[in-house]
Amino acid sequence: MALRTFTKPRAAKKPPPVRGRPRGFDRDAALRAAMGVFWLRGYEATSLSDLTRAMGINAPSLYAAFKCKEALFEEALALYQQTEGAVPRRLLEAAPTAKAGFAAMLQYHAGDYIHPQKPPGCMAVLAAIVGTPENQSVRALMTRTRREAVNSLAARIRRGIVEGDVPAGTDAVALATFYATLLQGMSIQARDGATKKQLLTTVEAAMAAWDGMTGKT
Amino acid sequence: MALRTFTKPRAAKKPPPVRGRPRGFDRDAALRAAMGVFWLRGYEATSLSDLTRAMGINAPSLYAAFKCKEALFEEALALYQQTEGAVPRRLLEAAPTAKAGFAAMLQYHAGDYIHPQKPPGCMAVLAAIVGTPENQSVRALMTRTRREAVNSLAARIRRGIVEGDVPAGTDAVALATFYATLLQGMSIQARDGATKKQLLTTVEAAMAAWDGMTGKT
DNA sequence: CCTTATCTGTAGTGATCGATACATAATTAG
DNA sequence: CTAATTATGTATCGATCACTACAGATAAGG
Repeated sequence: MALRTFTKPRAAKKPPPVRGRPRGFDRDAALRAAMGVFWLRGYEATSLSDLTRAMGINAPSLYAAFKCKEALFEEALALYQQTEGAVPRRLLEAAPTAKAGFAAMLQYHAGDYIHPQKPPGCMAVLAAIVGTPENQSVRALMTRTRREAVNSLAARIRRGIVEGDVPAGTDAVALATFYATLLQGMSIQARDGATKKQLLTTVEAAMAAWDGMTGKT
Repeated sequence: MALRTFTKPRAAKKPPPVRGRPRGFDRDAALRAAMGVFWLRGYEATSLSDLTRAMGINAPSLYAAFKCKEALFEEALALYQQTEGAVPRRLLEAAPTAKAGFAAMLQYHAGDYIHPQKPPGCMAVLAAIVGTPENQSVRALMTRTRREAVNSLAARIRRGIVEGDVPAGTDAVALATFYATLLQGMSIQARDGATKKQLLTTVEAAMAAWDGMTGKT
């Protein structure tokens, strides 16, 4: 995954309020640190102690700057989409054909999901799949995010139909769902210790299904 | 998933120890209840209160019968494999060809993952993907379980090679990993509210890759 | 200066976590 | 019967959970 629909270039950094004691830490850096912990451990397993330790601040500063744990997670997920999703999004869009775009995007994820400097797999897939009823809203946010990712993939296929590199009559949503499903499985494979070679082989198998699924009703 | 390698027919029910006060509840029924909660909420998000409530017993009875939360989960996962895995295992093995076996098994999961009377998706995939360092052993157990599932799938492909319905030179592990990855993604799709029709379409797409991947090095 | 406003560190809040101490109940062995 | 053994219900255990009350610190406005 890690493919989102963000178009707004994130409104220019507004000047901090003039009154009162200035914040003593870098909010963006703290958010990046929080993102890393949520990505690694997931939402529920990440405690406030984990967050404050990683962000280098105390609990009251966290709550003053980010409202609560769930709001912090929402911001962290948005940051994840903007940063980690940028490259695969560009690969998908910039390729001359939809098929080439999917292949490039999938191959990138195969390497990125096991990047030695990052938690394995996709945060938007792994951070909150199951959990307590109290945190159902977080899982709903994740589901919405994944649905938007499928929509982005489907839009690229429809573009391919318009541009003529994908046969008319192709079920764009079905094909997009297939590849999204595979990417979600690859995130679990990454957590299970899969190698880049193994993930690339799985991508190759998935791309072998492209021609068989295009042109169908 | 839900495909395991269990061969031992589970040693015959040994008579309970003769000494002491007899257990006041059905251990198997309690284990089934625990399995349901773990399946729905995952390991970490299931509290002892959730378990004792679902099992109809108090905490000391749970600990006397199952040792601790993690040991209970291990038993629940084993029960899951034996019960929920039985049908897809039979479908995979009984089919005349490996390809037909995979298709039947995948189609069964497409329906079973969204069975209205069960938690969506596969317990062995969803119950413990991320979490705290303290529970790393539980995630390791899940990883081992998923690896065994891949091995079962690969064994069926190798049998197909021996029996002549799969081209020699097929990379059985690579092909098995591809379909296991897809099944893992389907579990997440099931949690996201996918319909049986959508899952079957994804299965159809995956089966379109079979001929393209068989016979390759 | 004084007032107002915001941030920060200390030190908690009540709730819940997994797991148990302990007394009592219920059974068999002798 | 008594002794031994195991199970059960009550009532916790210390640790941690997400979160906050409060006072002092640090800024701008006047």
